[in-house]
Parts: sequence; structure tokens; C-alpha cells
Amino acid sequence: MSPAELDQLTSEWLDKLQESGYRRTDRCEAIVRAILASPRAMDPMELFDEARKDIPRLGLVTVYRTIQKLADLGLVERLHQEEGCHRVLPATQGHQHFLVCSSCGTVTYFAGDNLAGLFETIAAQTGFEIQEHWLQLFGLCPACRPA
Amino acid sequence: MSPAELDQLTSEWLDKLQESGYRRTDRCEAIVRAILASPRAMDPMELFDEARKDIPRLGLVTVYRTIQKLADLGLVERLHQEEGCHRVLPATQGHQHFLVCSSCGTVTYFAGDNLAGLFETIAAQTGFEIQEHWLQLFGLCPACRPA
DNA sequence: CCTGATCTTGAAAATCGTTTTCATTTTATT
DNA sequence: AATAAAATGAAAACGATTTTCAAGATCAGG
Ligand SMILES: [Mn+2]
Ligand SMILES: [Mn+2]
Ligand SMILES: [Zn+2]
Ligand SMILES: [Zn+2]
Repeated sequence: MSPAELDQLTSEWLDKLQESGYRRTDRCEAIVRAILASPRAMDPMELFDEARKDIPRLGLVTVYRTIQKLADLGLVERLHQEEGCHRVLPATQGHQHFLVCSSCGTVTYFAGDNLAGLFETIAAQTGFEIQEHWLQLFGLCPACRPA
Repeated sequence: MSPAELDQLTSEWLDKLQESGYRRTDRCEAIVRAILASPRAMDPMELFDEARKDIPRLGLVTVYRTIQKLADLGLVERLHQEEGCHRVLPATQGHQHFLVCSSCGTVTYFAGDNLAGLFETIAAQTGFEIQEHWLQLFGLCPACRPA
């Protein structure tokens, strides 16, 4: 993403926050930019370190509070991890899922999983009414693949 | 599962623990039985409460330590949840995934997801080498479905 | 059976990530 | 500028999990 695109997207997110009654602040801008600028899912402490480069007096609490606001608006999602579920990513668009590099943590999005048939089979077998599914892939990104 | 089957399975798990150098104790047996007896994924505190019916002097630490041993041996897996990943279940057999009732928490297992084609497509599109996948379904179990 | 080596246990304290509290500052509206 | 509402940071509180440590249980060998 180019610097101009990053500014653009950051500004759009701040607009959406503002439309929802939140205020436009330098801290929020720094945190949003840190989320959007990273190809990796970042945890609160990593976002804190990143955003403090812009706002040295930032508090870690503000990172947590901002993540919560962004999650409430559906702008970010939390990445499910083996150890915990604390990393933050720009939300998937429509019916997408995450593909995570198990070496460097880079995340990309994908679509096209067609599980409708599976759901019907399972519903018939188990009597469950299927409501939701989580699908998350792990692998090696191009940069981390052995040559 | 009948009481006899439960005893049988519990004993098998204790055997496996013992074969791996762990010792056979009453605490461990109570915790293993609690895991196997429940149709739901239980968190450490729930297992604690359940196992204390057998062993009133049990400590919560022992529950954590036993879960860790069972996970090391591959006998249990942790269920991925929105809030955290702390619930424990007998491990899936072969290529299976979890189907969780979003109302009562009952968990069943399923197989038959065929994602190989999807993985090839995604590998081609993204350059990732796919290694692993998590698939978890949520729905309403027969008992929780509206009539 | 004893006995020692090793593993297990529970209580208490420590740790770690996250949330709450509260007084102060900042933002948005008049 | 004056005001009301929201945002902030420091500190304290919190809850789940882990570590420490001294005492107790299990197990293999004699
Ligand atoms: Mn899907
Ligand atoms: Mn699968
Ligand atoms: Zn990578
Ligand atoms: Zn149910």
C-alpha cells in the first residue's frame, strides 16, 4: 500500500468512527494507521510500540480502547490463534477468510470456499442447524518458502 | 457413553499417561473422567468443580497441570472460541473438526470436508504453501433447535 | 514389605494480559 | 468563549494461568 493510499484509508476509518459519534484524535489516528500499515496481525503491545513512534506519550490503555471501538464498528477482527485470540486485523470483506504465514505472520485474505454441500450433509447426519463457520488456513508465504 | 465405557476409556487414558512416564493418581483419574464424561467442552474451572465431587481436596493447579499433560500426549485439544481458547475436548480422530452448539455448548465431531481443490486454487493465487487448516462450525444442536 | 528416587500435589505468590476507576485534558457544539 | 460529552493516562484492580516450594504419593529395586 502506498503512503497516499494509507493516508486515504486511515482517513476513511477516522471518518467512520466520527460518524458513529466517536471523536477524531491523534492517538486514534496513530493506532489506525499502525493497523492498516502492517501486513501482519498485530497484538496490542505491538500496536502500542508502533503508534508510540508517532505519539510518544500514548498509553497502552488507549490501544485497547481503540481496538474495541474498531471491533464494535466491524472495521477490525481478531485473529484466532493457538495461544490466544488477541491479534487484530482489518476485517474481512464479505465472505472471506484468513490465510496466515506460520513463519512471519503475514496475513492475506481469500474467498471461494464452497462448504454449502458439506453443511447439508452434516446437518442431515447430526441434526444440527449450521449457523456459522470459521475457516483459517496456515502455510508459508512466498517470502518464507524454501527456495 | 455408558458408565462401563466411561471407566474403560478413562483407564485407557491413564494407561497412556503411565506409558509416557506419568504416574497414576486419583486426581488425574477424576479429571480425565470429567473430560470424557462431558458432551461439552469444559474450561479448567468447570473441570475443577466436576472433579472435586470425587476429590474434594483437589487443587485447581492440578487441573491445569493435567490438561497440559493430556495436551502434550495429544489426548485433548483446545477449542477455539471468540473470547479465548481455554476449553478442553478429547482430541479429534484423524481428519475431523468440531461442530459446536452455540446455545448449550455441546460438541460433536465431523469429517468429510474436502478442501484440497480450494487449497490448490489459493496456493496458485497467493503463492502460499498451505500447511494446515482450522475449520470449526457453529449451529444449534437438535435439543436446542426451535421446535 | 522397606527405601530412595522421582513425580505429584496444594497453598501461596508471582505473572501477564486486560479492564476499571478517576481526575484531567481534549474535542465538538453552542 | 462557554459548555457538555468523550478521550486520555496513571494507577489500581482483575482474572486466568504459571511458578515456587515444601510436603506427600507413586514406583522400581532390593
Ligand atoms: Mn467460508
Ligand atoms: Mn479439514
Ligand atoms: Zn512469511
Ligand atoms: Zn445445544
